[in-house]
Amino acid sequence: MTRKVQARTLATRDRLMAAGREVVAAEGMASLRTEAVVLRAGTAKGTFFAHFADREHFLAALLAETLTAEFAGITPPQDRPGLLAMLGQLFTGFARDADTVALLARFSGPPGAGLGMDLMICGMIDRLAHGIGDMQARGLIGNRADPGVLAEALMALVLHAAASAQCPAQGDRAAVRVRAVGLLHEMTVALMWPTTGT
Amino acid sequence: MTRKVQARTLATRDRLMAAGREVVAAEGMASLRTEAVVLRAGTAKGTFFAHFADREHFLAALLAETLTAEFAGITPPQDRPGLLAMLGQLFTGFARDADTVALLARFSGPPGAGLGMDLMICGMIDRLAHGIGDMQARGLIGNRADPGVLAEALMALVLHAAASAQCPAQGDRAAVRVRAVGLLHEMTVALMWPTTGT
DNA sequence: ATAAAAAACTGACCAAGGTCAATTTTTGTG
DNA sequence: CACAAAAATTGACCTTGGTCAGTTTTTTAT
Repeated sequence: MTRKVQARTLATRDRLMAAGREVVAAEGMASLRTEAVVLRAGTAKGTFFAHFADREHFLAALLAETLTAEFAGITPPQDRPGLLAMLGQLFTGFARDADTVALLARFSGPPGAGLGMDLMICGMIDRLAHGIGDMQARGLIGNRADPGVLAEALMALVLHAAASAQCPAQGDRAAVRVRAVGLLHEMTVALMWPTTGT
Repeated sequence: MTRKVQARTLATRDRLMAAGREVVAAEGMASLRTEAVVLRAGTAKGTFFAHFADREHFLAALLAETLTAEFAGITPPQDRPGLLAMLGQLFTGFARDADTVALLARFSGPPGAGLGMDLMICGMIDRLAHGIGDMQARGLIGNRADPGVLAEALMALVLHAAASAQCPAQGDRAAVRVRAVGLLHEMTVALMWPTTGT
């Protein structure tokens, strides 16, 4: 028999998330200790792990929340510059820091694994697919491939670019970032544009 | 002053790697304990961490070794079927299990981070780029984009497909895998083929 | 050969993620 | 309301990745 979700459960979860946001804001994701979260939230450590499978899932939930809010205003692109702008916005959000990239790598792929993370990704793919479908109908881009397939491919390329931009090599961080963005641009053009042009 | 690398160092490292291979063969990567490796190798735990930054780097080194051997016979593809075959071979190696996918996600991106992993990936991208360059010269595929860029894009798509294939959702594993391969195929066609055809 | 410096190795120790039997709170039922 | 079952919570405890001051081995200089 299925029982209804207790209000207490949601309240506890919210307290943990709020505490997590505070801790992350204060000291970043990498150094977040579950102990610190639990102390702020006023719960026992066991409660934390009753709500989240492990520390990484908790961080993923926090990150999904942040990115969902950051991308809330994005609408399906209607032309080539709009498409590139949207990809750039996604890249900026994804490539924020090494922690973000690592969490995306772990939880972006498999739908259903990350709490909210998968929804955020799927939502972005949907908006991309919509825009691509519209642009195909108007002959602005090639229409030999399915919009959904192209959207998923673009998302994969954006995530790849974000990961590349976080290369820990001793090279200039900014230069690496510029290269990653340039590559993403070229890949997008090769994949989407039927003919040369902007 | 730079001193020469001691033979002892290499020997110890080899013992650790050999012990790691045995442990992985016996119980898999996910459940590998550094204690078990150290016991088999006959070293102290501190020695382990003097040779490898952490447990994950050690696993990445083991995986890189395995994949490098598995892909040793791959040569630059010379036609469309050859290209698809190579991508399929890479996919098979990458999508072996969830542990493999997780390690690839963590260490494939940033060159210089994973011991051997980055070399393996770069080597595959080089071979892809060579094949793509040849095929472009012979007019078998579109030549508007740089072979290196296309090769890196294809690698990103293969890694994405492998990650998708390891979806932990309760759906049929085989079905998920088939879908991932199909998507990869469509993406490759959209990215590489200038005109319709096989 | 001998001494000094650098590199490699050791294992006791620590930190923090994660577990679970026991306890408290809530919900559904007669 | 009373009672039983399920859900939520607790915190002592365990596991294991990772550290580091001290020791041993190797290299280099004189």
